[in-house]
Amino acid sequence: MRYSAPRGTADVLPQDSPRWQYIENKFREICRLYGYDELRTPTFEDTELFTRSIGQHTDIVSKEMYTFTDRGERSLTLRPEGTAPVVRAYLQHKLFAEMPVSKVYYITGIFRYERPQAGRFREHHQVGIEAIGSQDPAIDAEVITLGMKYLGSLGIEGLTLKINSVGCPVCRPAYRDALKSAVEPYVGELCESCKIRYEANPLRMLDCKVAHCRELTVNVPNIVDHLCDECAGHLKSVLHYLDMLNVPYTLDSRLVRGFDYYTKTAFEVVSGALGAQNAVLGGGRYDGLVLEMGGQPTPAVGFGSGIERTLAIMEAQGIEIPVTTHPSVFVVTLGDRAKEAGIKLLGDLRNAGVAAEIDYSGKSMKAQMRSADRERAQFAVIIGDDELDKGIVKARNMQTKEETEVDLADAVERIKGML
RNA sequence: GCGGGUGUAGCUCAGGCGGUUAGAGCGCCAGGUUGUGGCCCUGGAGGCCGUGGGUUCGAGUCCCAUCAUUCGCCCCA
Repeated sequence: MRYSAPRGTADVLPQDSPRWQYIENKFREICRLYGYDELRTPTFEDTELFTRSIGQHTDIVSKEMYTFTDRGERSLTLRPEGTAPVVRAYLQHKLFAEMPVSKVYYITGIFRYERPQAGRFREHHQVGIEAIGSQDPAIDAEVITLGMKYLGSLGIEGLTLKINSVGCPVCRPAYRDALKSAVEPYVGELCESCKIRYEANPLRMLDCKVAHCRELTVNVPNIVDHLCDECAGHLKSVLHYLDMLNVPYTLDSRLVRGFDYYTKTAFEVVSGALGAQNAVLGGGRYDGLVLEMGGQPTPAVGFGSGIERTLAIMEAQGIEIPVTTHPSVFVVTLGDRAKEAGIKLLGDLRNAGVAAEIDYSGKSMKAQMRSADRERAQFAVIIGDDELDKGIVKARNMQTKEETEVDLADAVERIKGML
């Protein structure tokens, strides 16, 4: 064991990849249903794309990006989040000219230089969607609903959808000031992190997990009461649509998200089945981002959801996935002549669309049968000298133990008929 | 970037105060009729005891470092 995968990364082994495929397939299915098409962007982008969009003073930009210089002296960065590349592609290819609203999804790796712990890695994978071009609160509801339906389709239970509005450039500054004034008398009692937040990003004090900080801020002004008319109306409509679509939620006025570009709707889906990192899906509206990145003012909303965390919940809840990787037929041969015939039959079966396997390690018949059993083949097709002389093969049903002799000449059709 | 736990077989883990050839279960391989799987029985392979230093007559066991992993903080999915 000389080499191992880099810290915070993991292999998805053959025994686990069906789970990943299951999740990805469910997600694609839901996206198709809701009219979202896949958009694939490069694994790395110009560094500036992320520093401008995510915000210079966020944790991601200040200490978590995988940034490198290529041989042409360009500064590039491995994608640390999914939204900025989508917006870049949207602008670069002028997708706004094709349809009033661009609805896209992605399934991709995300890279952040973090200290690994439960549910947190240096490379993780997200499924996500972005709807760019509409300010209609109904599309916020659509995005959220799609996310909940997706997680629900996996059989996950016990999820809580938390939703809030973080305001907009019109009302947020005033709220920020009101918040700071209210907290001012107690600044000295706040935890060290919150003292920094008080100056740098006051809203983040609201979701501090330190009990004393929560007590100090319990009677602080509520952001929902300080929204401008537009933001308040937007939030109200989003909640209305969610009610209408039967999507349960919890209004959480302390929910704040880390990226600078969020406006109005912010939401997060948390699960009690996870550890400290309990958010499995998170997103919101980012009406200022397209403009910030050089486009026309364009409203947008989206979410990202971690595949590893989703898998962790499914495992914690004992959710099984349908297994489809079993071969239909395991070809068992005895002797050199039979091996010839077996390889030929194996090829014919596969050409006819029948999943078929054979042993390549020269095992005894008993061991070949064991392999057939272990791989859960429906039939073991046995070929030996006796059968060859009679021009037949034996098809053994592994469950009923019933053995049927079939002519070698039309074996493929006969076996197909038995499956 | 900061704090705590843990590194022994493919996997899950035992290995009282340092003491000879490091164990178990599961898994794997092979036998139990020279042509038949699951259950059972028997046998076998497989370990630089994470790595590097140190203490000691002697280290899987004690000390230091390092790497990995794990649980937290920060932040996020």
